[in-house]
Amino acid sequence: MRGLSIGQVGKKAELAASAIRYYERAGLLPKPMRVSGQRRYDPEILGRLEMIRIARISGFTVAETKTFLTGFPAGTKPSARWQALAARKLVEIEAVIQTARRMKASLETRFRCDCHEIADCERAIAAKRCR
Amino acid sequence: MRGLSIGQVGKKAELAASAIRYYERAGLLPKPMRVSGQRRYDPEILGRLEMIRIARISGFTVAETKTFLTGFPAGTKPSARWQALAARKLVEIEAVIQTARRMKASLETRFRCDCHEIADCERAIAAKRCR
DNA sequence: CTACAACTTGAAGTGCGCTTTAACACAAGC
DNA sequence: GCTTGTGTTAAAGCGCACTTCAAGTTGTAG
Repeated sequence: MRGLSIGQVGKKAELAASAIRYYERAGLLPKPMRVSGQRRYDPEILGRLEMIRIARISGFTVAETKTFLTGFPAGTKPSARWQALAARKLVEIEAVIQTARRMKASLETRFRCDCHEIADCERAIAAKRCR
Repeated sequence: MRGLSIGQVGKKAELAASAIRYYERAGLLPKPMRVSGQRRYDPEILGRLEMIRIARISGFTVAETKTFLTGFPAGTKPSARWQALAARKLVEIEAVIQTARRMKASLETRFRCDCHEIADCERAIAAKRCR
């Protein structure tokens, strides 16, 4: 068989065929050739899928990943694309970390009161005596 | 007017009326009394809503918050409820932090290559020369 | 030839935490 | 009495990243 079927690509890339079709629809993948209606991929597709995987585990959405792959003027180096998008994403990720840290601190310190019932806490909180 | 309307509670608690109704449907709030069909709240509801807010900003889902409020045997102290749920939630939050840190590291280190085009990276990645 | 696996499509489903909409009832102010 | 604001409900919508479904086609092994 000339070229890889979607199932074969899925196995090699550890992706569901449905996810590959989804990426194609989302504009992350070039339209592959077809043999009697079925997609046939050049092995190079695996490099593209790996780039997508890297973008995704780096926190980029599918839309942002599309921007990385196809949203810059031709000739813009991958490193420059990445840098541009990563700078903004870093801010978001830092915020996520901050939020998670606040959650952690809250989980560790709240409701160390001696209230016997939820209703007691409700009253105490209103009076700012619980936390 | 005897008791607070949903709008008045919303303002004090900085919550949309729709969110209060949603919490009620989700079982986080007791059914309030009604005056000609409309909800009338005892001011104590504000304590309950504050507890909910604390649970939510601590990372608990609405369902978990319901468990905290109503899912333990009567007589289980709030502190014990919190401790039980927080222990599990902490594991999740730590995982979130780890994931975010990995994203951050990835954002800062990937695609520092000299490839001129995405297609170059695709090939280089397949050969494990980009990262 | 037959069976079965793997492929195709568009549409709908999933989970979460609300918000929005539609269509209606009621209350307060003038 | 009328307008305006606030309340009521059930049901649907949103954003995200896929997955699942239904109904049909094609490829391959025996």
